[in-house]
Amino acid sequence: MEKIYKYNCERLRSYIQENQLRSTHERFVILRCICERREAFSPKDLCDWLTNENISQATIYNTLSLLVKARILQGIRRHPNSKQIYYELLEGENNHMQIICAKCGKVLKVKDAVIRDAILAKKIANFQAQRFSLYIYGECKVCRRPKINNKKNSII
Amino acid sequence: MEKIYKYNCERLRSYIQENQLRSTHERFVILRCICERREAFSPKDLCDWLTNENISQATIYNTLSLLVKARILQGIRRHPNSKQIYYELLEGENNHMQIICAKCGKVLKVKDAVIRDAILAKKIANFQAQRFSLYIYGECKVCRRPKINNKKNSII
DNA sequence: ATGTATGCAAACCATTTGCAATGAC
DNA sequence: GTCATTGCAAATGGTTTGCATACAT
Repeated sequence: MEKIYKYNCERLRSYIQENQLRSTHERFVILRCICERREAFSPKDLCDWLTNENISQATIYNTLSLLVKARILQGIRRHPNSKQIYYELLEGENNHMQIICAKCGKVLKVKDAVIRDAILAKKIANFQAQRFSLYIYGECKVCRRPKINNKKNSII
Repeated sequence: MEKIYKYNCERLRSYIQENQLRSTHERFVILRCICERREAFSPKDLCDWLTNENISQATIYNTLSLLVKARILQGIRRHPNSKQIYYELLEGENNHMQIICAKCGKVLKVKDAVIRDAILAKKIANFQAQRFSLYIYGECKVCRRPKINNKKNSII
């Protein structure tokens, strides 16, 4: 979606200006690519997507952490034990809620106001909750049916 | 606590028996060490604790994943972006709820029946929730007070 | 006796770093 | 012109692997 790029482009521009950084070609090419795909991705995915653009992986990693600092991206893991980190666009609020099939690893982002409010309302030991990441594990529709020959069992 | 070791020792023994594995000295030394410390630890921490025992790190890593499979330990990360994984004893239910100070990185395990029930009650797209990990970020008591000279700002 | 588990060191692989060259300001 | 940013390649560091040896069964 063109809209998403424009929106985040503007945010990146502001962030760069506010922090006296530089508007490089690479940064905007990377941001555009992420917004066009609009799906969670690993740094390696991004490298693959950008092979034609001749952007070094050092720059890709640098830009990713820049985009996280600018609150445009958020780093997630599909499974806490996985060594692979993924990034996704932050849209709207910064809370992060996803359900993960413990069998096939499929990930689904979800929203739930009841859960969100229950969490953010919590005040423990003078701790002020600001945002959260919630990973719910279970079994998805497909994996619950034993009919189909579903051999995949890698959680990660 | 001696009790905790005994309890988990028994669980490990059962797991080993059920899966036709072997009761090695190393596995029980490692488990005992973990139960005695009874705190979240990285594999590196464990290696340090066990230096006198002459257990190779390959064995330590193997045993850790064995203990996770046996549902005695659980892997967690203090921050999704951190590359360092930590393990902690699973006590009681398998849900995992912790609050993390975004400033100093302090971690506090918490329990909250309201939140737990809200999450486990959720049924989305035929997905059956089984367990969850919840990371709540915010600011702890100490960090909220700007009086003390608190320079620590590494999130991870 | 069998084959799982261990110890050692090397391999792996995602990520980071050092440094010279580039280019945004 | 200055200095942040890039590209390249090497380094890092947590984790895994291959293989010979040890040992639980």
